[in-house]
Amino acid sequence: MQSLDERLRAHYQSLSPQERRVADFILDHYDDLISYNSAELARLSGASKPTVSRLFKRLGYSGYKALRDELRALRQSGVPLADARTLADGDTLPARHYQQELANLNRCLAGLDATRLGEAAAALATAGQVLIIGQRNAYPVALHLRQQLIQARGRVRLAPQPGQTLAEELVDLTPDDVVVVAAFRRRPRLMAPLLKNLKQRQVPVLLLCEPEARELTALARWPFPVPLDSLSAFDSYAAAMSLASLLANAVLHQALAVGRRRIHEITDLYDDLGELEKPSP
Amino acid sequence: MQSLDERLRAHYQSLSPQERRVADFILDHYDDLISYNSAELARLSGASKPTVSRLFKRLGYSGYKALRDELRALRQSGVPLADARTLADGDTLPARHYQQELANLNRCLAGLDATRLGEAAAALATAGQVLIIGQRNAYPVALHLRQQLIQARGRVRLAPQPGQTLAEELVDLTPDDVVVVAAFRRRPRLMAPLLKNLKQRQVPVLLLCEPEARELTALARWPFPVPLDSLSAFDSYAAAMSLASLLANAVLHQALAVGRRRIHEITDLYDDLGELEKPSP
DNA sequence: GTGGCCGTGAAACCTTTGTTTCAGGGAACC
DNA sequence: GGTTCCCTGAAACAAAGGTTTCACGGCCAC
Repeated sequence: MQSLDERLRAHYQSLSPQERRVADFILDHYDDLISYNSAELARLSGASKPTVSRLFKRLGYSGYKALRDELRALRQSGVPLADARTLADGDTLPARHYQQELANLNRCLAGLDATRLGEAAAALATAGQVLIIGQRNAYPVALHLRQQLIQARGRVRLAPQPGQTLAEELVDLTPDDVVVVAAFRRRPRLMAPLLKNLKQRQVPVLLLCEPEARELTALARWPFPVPLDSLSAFDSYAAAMSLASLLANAVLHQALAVGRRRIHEITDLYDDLGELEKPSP
Repeated sequence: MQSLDERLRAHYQSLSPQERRVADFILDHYDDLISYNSAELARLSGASKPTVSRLFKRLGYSGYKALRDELRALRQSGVPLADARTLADGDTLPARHYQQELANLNRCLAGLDATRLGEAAAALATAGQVLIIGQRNAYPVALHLRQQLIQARGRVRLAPQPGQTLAEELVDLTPDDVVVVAAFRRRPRLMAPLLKNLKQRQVPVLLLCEPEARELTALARWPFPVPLDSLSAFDSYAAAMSLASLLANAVLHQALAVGRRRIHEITDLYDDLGELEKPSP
């Protein structure tokens, strides 16, 4: 007696295109499957009711009801769906790594109150320009944040550009702008002077750095401590990326809330993202 | 607009005996409610279908369907998970974002068994050369992974380099090498052909992509599904970075375990990292 | 082109679910 | 006892859900 996902994987290769479509939908919504009936499944996956019916026959079920019964039995016999039990007990490398990441994320996001985040997001949304500074190991995070932010608002620059010195990039900053500084462990030494300079010129700074760097957090308008701890030599930037995503999404919604100006562009963005999500027809 | 349990409690006193029986059953099986339909509810609670129907009318629902919709919406927007206690009570943006990240991380790392990870890490450690491919939104992840891996072993290239086509970078690959492909949602279309080509030439591929991209996972030697789901338009690459860190650390330890050759370099690395950790005296 | 094969959904079909109607019956009050 | 009230489920009904049939169309082979 196999379970649904086993059967799906076993038969996946031999399924027809539409059946595969349904199978994909099921695998993508496995946890919620119990709440759908066959007709909804057809509607949501974009296939017809007959196709859904045939799929389950092909997988070896007598009918949709048999599947429901299986799912329910599975659910009641305590399958841990989306929580940590699957990993918590093990002492494998992935399990311990997972534990560490949970701790990092918690520390990063628990110390974060919504109003401070909102304030920073509002500033990012309304700033004249946004300059993101990230060097060495912070560079991928900075790059990523820029990729996201540039879609929520215009005029987001990344510094230093190759062939430019940082100083050149900073000259035209005003208190109406916002600078995002990503500076994690093993950062260049010029970070502290840089922050001091910006502070003196009253350019507001959003700072991402590890929580231990207290000499920097004092120098920024909105410091966001990001724990990087990992089990071994190499730090994990998961929490940093998580925060980047949170920020970008918050800015997007601020932009929606604040100005009507970019709404068209933003709805375009949504369409665009939706469209691109299924790249191959 | 109230939720079901609020309504139940508010009306409980004024319910008739049979209705109360149904209400009790609902409150006892609240989490599983979504999987029952109205007829089952009647059977299991020991009332008749009309009684169930009347109960929901009395609670202010237009019909059973309205209730289903409410339950489903509730389920999708933030199920309180097990270990979220520090944040779970709030319904702020950071709290919900945190919940989503937990789910992503769990899904990313729960499907990961230590042996498969070990195999991939061993291959990365012993490969003749490692080529990392990541474009667009995968580029920051690829860049980060390269920064980490290059410290655990030599000959880790990133492609495509500016001004180079991908084809040029691929010509000299052999089955002794390993290619890491990072290709997330909205990836370039050439990814599938690329993977096919590498497979045909028996170059082993470690693939990072979102779990929905089943057309790609079938083409890689070691597929690692990485969920990117976030609350809003922009994906979160936290799990991707987490996996990168895990991989890099695993490779480092493989390198330590496998060959004595690089041990000096690696202890140097450790010293180096330790030294740099406190940059200012 | 012709024939065969297969995937597909419209439509027809039974089945089950969900709601409404209605008659029985118990309790309370006159 | 009679009246009224309301709870209750059987039965009838309407409305979905689920399955089967069938014709269309694309595809490959010959």
